[in-house]
Amino acid sequence: MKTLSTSRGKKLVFQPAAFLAKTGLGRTIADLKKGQAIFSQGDSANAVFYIQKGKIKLTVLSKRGKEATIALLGAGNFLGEECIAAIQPQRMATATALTPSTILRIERKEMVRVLHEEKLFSEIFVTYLLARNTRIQEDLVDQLFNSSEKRLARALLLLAQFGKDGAPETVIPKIGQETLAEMIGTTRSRVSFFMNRFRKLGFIEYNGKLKVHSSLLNVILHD
Amino acid sequence: MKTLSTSRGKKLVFQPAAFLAKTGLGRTIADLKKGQAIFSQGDSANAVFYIQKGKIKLTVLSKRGKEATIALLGAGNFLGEECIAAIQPQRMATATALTPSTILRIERKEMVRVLHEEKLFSEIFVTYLLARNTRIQEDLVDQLFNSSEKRLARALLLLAQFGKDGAPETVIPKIGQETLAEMIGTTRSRVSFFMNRFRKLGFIEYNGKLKVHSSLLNVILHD
DNA sequence: GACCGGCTGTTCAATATTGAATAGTTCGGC
DNA sequence: GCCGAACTATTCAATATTGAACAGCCGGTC
Repeated sequence: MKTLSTSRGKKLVFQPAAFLAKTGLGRTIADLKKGQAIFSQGDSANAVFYIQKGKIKLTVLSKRGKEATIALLGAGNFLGEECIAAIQPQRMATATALTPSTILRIERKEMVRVLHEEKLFSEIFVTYLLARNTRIQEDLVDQLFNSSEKRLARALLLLAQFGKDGAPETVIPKIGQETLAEMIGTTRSRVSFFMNRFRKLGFIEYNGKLKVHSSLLNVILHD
Repeated sequence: MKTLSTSRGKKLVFQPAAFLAKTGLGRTIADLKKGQAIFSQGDSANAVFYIQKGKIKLTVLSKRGKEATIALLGAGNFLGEECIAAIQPQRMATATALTPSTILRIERKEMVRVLHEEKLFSEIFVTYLLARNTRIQEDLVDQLFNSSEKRLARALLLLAQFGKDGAPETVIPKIGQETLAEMIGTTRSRVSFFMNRFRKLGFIEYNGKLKVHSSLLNVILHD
């Protein structure tokens, strides 16, 4: 049961090992409605979460009321893991369910205990952290290098893969321009502008639902 | 010897545990001159490094020849740790010594072994990864929210702390405008412009060497 | 069907940012 | 002291981005 596959070196998925699948001392399972909050920025933090089903959005609020979306996390990801090491743990972001979701709540002490006692779990967790690290770093590099047009293209392409493995042209569940803007660090009007541009160029389809073609890659690759 | 202090919840420093301080099977110590490369983006990766002394710069090269600096790492940090988990490990960034440095090279296999067999080390490493994660995430949020003026101010303030603990007004060793520009994702001319602005406002001193006053905080906090 | 709320398309002036060019400065070696 | 290399200051037109406003569109509900 130590299945630990890394598709394209990025997205990490594994069958939750036995110790994570079961509820018990210090672990409970919760079902979330769409839009429901798991924790909010500033809350004191004493539990880690593991996403079993659904998609979770992580957002940060700036001093001036702006919102930024730092990550969309799907099944197989952890959530709020920073509290494991911190002395006086505070949530640095707000976690909200984007779709109906099932999460496993693991109390901090329990998490520490399992990390100590279960070698396999510890190994998996380190692997997870490394993958997460790389992903955030890629996002940072993207911000440092690319214009908002390219960042939007990249975000859409990543969303299209989100949860899938094979299909190169995927329908994206439902994501507002506002959220997209928060993800790539720009304004909604800019997102609207580029979305229409992409549509006119035939890179995406975009009536009720959103469909991303692989030709959108051109935006990123060109020049 | 499990000292593991977290100053201000951000910077992580610990006395390298015994297993890291010694060279031996799969571990060697190297001394680096200023400017010397440790590895380059694209190299195949089969070792992790641990910085014992000095400062290391991590940079990424974009397709269009731009360079971005993702991190400055000091003593107590790891380097190139992504290769531990990856299937076909490639260095994603270039690591260069910014000052004369001493690093410990740990072969990947050895790193995996130690992580398996030494609970304490594994614990320390997880803590390290979590701290690193938070820091990168903060950098990302900074990019998403702030103008280049604020990003520069933040970068300078962080540099001023870099390695220190108490002193609120510190002299910064030596850092070119080019590097600063690469760190915050803007152009050198912009950095020059803001540096002079900060100087005129009395937030920094800036003749031969660079001195950051705590009043620079105003730039970040205001509005 | 009328109303509403939430999303989207579009416009526009005010700013911010780029990128390249030019000139000045500092520093170390010779 | 002279030279060159590397860094810094400054300018400027061309672009990109913001922020706010306004109108249209859709889906649901009463």
